[in-house]
Amino acid sequence: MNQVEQILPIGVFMDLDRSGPIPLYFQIAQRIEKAILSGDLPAGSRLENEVSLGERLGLSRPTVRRAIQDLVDKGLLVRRRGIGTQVVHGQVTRGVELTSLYEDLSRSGQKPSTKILEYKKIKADSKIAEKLGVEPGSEVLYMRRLRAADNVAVSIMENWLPAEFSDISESELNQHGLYQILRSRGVTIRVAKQKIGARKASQQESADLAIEKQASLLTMDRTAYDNSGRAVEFGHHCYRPDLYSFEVTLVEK
Amino acid sequence: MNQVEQILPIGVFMDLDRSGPIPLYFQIAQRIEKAILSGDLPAGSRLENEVSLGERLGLSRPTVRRAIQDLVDKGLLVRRRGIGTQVVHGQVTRGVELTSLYEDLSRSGQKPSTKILEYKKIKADSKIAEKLGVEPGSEVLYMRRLRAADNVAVSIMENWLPAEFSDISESELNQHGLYQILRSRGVTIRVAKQKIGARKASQQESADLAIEKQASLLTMDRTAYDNSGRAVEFGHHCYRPDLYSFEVTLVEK
DNA sequence: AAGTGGTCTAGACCACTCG
DNA sequence: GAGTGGTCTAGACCACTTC
Repeated sequence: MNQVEQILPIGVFMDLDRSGPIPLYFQIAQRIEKAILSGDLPAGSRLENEVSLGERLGLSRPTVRRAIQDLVDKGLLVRRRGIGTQVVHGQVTRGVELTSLYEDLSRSGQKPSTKILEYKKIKADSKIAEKLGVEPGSEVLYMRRLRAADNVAVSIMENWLPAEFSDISESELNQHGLYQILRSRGVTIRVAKQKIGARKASQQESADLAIEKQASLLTMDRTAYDNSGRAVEFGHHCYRPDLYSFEVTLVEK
Repeated sequence: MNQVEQILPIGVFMDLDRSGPIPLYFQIAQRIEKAILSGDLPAGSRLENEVSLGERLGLSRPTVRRAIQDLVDKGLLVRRRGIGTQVVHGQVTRGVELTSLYEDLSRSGQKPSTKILEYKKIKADSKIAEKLGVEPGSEVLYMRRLRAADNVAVSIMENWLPAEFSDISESELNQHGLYQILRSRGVTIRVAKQKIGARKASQQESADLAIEKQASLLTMDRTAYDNSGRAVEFGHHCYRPDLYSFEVTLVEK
């Protein structure tokens, strides 16, 4: 089998919308990604070079290049100078994105539900104040929630939010994920820093999650920032490791 | 305090090397990153706009823009159309990069050592064959190693490599990290897909790591691909969660 | 209206890999 | 030498935010 056979995608690029709000490079990237996922561009196959692809589509090279680069950054393509661009081997997996557990579960076809265990306004201790970038002792919203998928408890989530969000109500939290609520208020999470670890469950946690005592837990600490760079949320979450794990794709830059 | 005071970096950009092999956008990004880390550009401060920065430096806008974009992708800066570019709040943490545990430990000032527990050539079962993209039943190199930092066991690492690497010797593995060895052979890891989870330690693992029975372990499965998109390595690693954790920075694109 | 980042063009030269 | 991606230029127009 020719492992580097040259594949020339055809009129996969029909009907590009040059006037709409969707950037051209994004449309190109979408089509190529689709071709990879559908198997039209099999693993290891070579992609047409940037220049000729641009000419065929009537686009400038930087535009085509950006589309390809985005797919490289996603881990779908690999480029080598002097050689060309190839589809990476191995099945394509969606990596961790900036979504909450609630959305992860919804997307995978499970029915998420939330039970609020605690909900109160507290004074930030020094650790929380530092994470949120507020003054120690200032008021923050604290919540502790139990997240279930199809009525099986998956995660215990503790979250702290700056005072400006203290009007988020318990009833809202019962119906929607935290990130959904924030987004509906016009807050866009742009950057999140996560630390993933493991430890044994405490007695309380074992009871909440209905698992055996001393069970292993997958833990995540996360600080999320909005598009002005301000901390919006700090969370400490514990997951049942048999029901949840993190997938990450790393790309050398 | 003016949270969005406009900061104009000065001659931080002296002595740009326009003829050397280091790209200009990279040099610019380096200087700005340094200014952030050193506190010259404090959290929340605004960066000079792209156009005027380019003019002052005698660089085109796309070049300056790329430098800034790289820092946005790293989670150091945040941009808003019509507003400007700001330094993200919160202390800057280095995220997970494409390095091995060996390098992680070295960099943090610890002295890594490796003990080879098993080392043999085996026939790939269907799972390993799929991960490595080879035929089931074909020969692969298998190793099981214990990694210690300052003589304390941190991790048990199982790795499988395609036959072309079966000449990697035990003595090499005793002296260097796996990624170091691969790099010295001209293999560049370009993409890696990781799955991070947790579980209880087996009796054997408890003994190897010298931890209590039933302790929690942080686990990672990883498939790494080189710059031609071929799978180079599959690994299943277990870490002592009190000694190691993963840090990830996510950026909305 | 002024200022910002987001997109796009149409070229140029270079470094690297291969036959 | 031919083909590839990597870098860089010098503009252009647009969308969005703030005043």
